[in-house]
Amino acid sequence: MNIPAKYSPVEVEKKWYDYWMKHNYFHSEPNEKEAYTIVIPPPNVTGVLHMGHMLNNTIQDVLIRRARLKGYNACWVPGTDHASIATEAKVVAKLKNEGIDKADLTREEFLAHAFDWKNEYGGKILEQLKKLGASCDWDRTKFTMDPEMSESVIKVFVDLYNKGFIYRGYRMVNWDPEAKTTLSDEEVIHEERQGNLYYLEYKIEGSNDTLTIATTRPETIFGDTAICINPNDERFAHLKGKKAIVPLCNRVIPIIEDEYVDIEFGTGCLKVTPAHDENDKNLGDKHQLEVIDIFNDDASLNSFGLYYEGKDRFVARKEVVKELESKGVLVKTEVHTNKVGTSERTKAVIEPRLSDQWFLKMKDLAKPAIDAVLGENTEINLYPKKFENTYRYWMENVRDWNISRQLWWGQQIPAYFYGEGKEDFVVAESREEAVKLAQEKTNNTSLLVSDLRQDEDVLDTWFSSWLWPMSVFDGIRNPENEEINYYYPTNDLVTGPDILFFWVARMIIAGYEYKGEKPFKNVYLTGLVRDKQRRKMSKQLGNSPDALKLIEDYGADGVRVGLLLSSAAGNDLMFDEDLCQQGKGFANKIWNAFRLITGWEVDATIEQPKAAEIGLEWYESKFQKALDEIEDHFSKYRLSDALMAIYKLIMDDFSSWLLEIVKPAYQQPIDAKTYDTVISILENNLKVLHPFMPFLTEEIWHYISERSPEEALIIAKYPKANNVDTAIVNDFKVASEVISGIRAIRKDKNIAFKNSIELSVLNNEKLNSNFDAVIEKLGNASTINYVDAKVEGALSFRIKSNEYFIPFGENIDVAAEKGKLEEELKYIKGFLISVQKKLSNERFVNNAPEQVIANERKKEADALAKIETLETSLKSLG
RNA sequence: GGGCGAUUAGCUCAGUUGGUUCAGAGCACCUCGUUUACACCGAGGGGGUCGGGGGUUCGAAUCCCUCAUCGCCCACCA
Repeated sequence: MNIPAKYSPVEVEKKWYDYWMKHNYFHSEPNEKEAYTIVIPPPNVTGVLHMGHMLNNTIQDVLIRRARLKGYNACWVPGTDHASIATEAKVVAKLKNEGIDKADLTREEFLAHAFDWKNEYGGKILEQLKKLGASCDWDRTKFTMDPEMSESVIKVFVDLYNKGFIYRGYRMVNWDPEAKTTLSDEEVIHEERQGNLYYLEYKIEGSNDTLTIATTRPETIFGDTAICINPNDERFAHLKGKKAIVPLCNRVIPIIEDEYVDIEFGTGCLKVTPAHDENDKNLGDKHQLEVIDIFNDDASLNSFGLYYEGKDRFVARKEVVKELESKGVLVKTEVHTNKVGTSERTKAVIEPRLSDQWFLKMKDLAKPAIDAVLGENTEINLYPKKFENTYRYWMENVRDWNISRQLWWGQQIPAYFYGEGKEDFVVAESREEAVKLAQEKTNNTSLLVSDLRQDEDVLDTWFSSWLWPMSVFDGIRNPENEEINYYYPTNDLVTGPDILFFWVARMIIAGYEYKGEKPFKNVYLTGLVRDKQRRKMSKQLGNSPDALKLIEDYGADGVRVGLLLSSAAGNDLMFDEDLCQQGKGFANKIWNAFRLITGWEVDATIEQPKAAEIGLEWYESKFQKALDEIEDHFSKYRLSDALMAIYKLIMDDFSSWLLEIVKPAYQQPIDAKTYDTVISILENNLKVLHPFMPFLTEEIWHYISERSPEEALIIAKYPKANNVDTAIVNDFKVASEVISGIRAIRKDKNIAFKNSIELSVLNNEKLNSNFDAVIEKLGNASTINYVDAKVEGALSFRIKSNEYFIPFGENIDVAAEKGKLEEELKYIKGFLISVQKKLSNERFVNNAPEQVIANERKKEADALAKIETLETSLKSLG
């Protein structure tokens, strides 16, 4: 067999991904095995792979591959999200580039363009995931606007409406003037911005009095319909019952009284603009004020803005301020920072706006979802746990969800109007159904389908993705079908904490409402990927590496390892390409270890050397110990710790120790028993490593021997857990320290490895000699003598109370040797003092548990013994 | 404004109920080394009064208080 000297990921990775696809290993069908399911957080259909996706999907792939090896029927469902606002914005921009204005298109024409776009560019990201090694069941790929997925969404809307959870309301909502749609509260990001507080002087009708009010939004004076003062405020007592005149538009408005006004803030008096502020709206309702909306849907002023009509709100603000100033209305301006709501998608400043929208009542629906995560019998675990607090706060204060969006890309709301009245509509899954309902409702059998006008709006994207874990298995339309019953609830959900409310919480709500059960057992919340300077990765900064380029440079395995090595759950990941380099180096290391082994010539007639025999025995235990640790880390979703445990197992225990122990002398053959055992050990290593480095491991797996498709590593059996022989692990630890001691002396005294040494042991600890053969081999010791007394004129080192001697009389620098011993003696004496101090403290002896005291006494005894050996050694040096 | 979390070696982070895995890991760093698997290497080594201050305790990285800095979430004060 010809094995390349260097591991080259590019061809290897393509080869094995194709192989896995060809043999359908990723595909899952319900069977008698236990299911292990993950649904992907569907990326935007027009998205491209970025570092966040890489991290996220690597974690999912590790989990799913591990489950597959452990014998579960592993199913990872991929798909994409239609992402209505983001995608519609992209399509609108693209059309604009081609000289087409969305406003000139019919809904059908626009959707045709959008689907063209989706078919051309959509799902690119899924192809990129394949490069990463993602073992998704591609046959199950879903898109949130697939006909059956949309059908599920509509069905749920109708159902929730019929149950009374969905209502239509004229409310103050968040208006995104750029996307020209409303947003849910969760889609609004509050940002601190520096602005001004403008003090404006209003005249009082029929008097020379004036009134100064403070506002951050002077352009909204056109919408003022009252001035509000606090009834307890003496300063304004004389104004009660009077009217004020709005500057510029000269509208006469009442002065109302309400304790809502904070006497301390600003001037203690407030202008009321019910159309453009939630609080003002409440005041307006309370005092029956007129509502004047002064904006168009792009947040330019309408005719109420007089000669500012058509100007953008921010432009108008500047100009209004200028005019007010010139007219002496502006008394003063103060710098003022306040929180401004911005659109999560478009970054536009949100305009509070009154309009008819659809809402979902959340309070009752949320109840089971609160208990599931925080109740006594926790059904869903969040990792890390700290997010439970955040979850609790949001859920307990959840507000009604605005689910309608003024867009075309998405599921159109199945509400059908038959008249002009606000209540003249019915909600139904189809037009035909709607007609029937409308006829019943109106008692008018002559009503026709053509008389119905469907609501123009679509549903919030999250109103479709909250069904994802069910709808991908058709669990909404056919709630008792075989697939949903088999795969649901899913096992793990891997996503970012930024969509904890948008998505995770709502999936839990939907799960309990429609399946009566949790949608997943564990939620792994990853951190954000940042750069070395802790900055978020973003397109604008240009600090985000090209994901595909990284895979090309370091191999998918290298990148996966790099990403996982330093990413504890929930912690942000400070990404550095050096990490990928480490991953690539690790791959190379394994490759070379394999090359070493495979290069050995096997001779069935030789006997197994002692060193190899005990070495292999030790490794088996060490491997088991590592297996336990890895299991424990996985159970706590500490993937980077699990990977690190494997890294150290292979790097240190396997490569540095075991292979050096069993390695035959140069150009000598190896015995068959050792060889076979090493191969089986290597295979177990590969199995444990496979979830993290699928390509490299599969490659080596097939180099080791010819394997049929049924024997591929991806579907192999995970190593069984056995008992750990702690004694042998501890014995080896001492042996390795002895070897290190020898190496240290060799280095210090410039004794080349090829020159063998003689080792003498003063075995005060009564250690067994099981590992002597190993010490001889790795220390290149010709013999190991057990002696009863100190060896004169020798270099020495100590492990516990054992003393080891390397006689090299003529080469010894006595003075230096003495210095070293004295140093060691000084340290151990200091240590002894601290221990004895503790033991002479009565309160310690009386209060500490026996075990602790016994330990301290042992420490004391060990130290005394060691001091004695050191002192005699010093004497012997003269 | 309210809440949550963090602060341990140059960097990224472990450290379960206070006491033998208690001061750790990986990387980086330093020294030496081409002993034929691997320089994408090997062997050896240095490095932290656990953010500051106070308290509880025989004993504190770990529990309590306080201050400082950073991060995140939530919130309608013009």
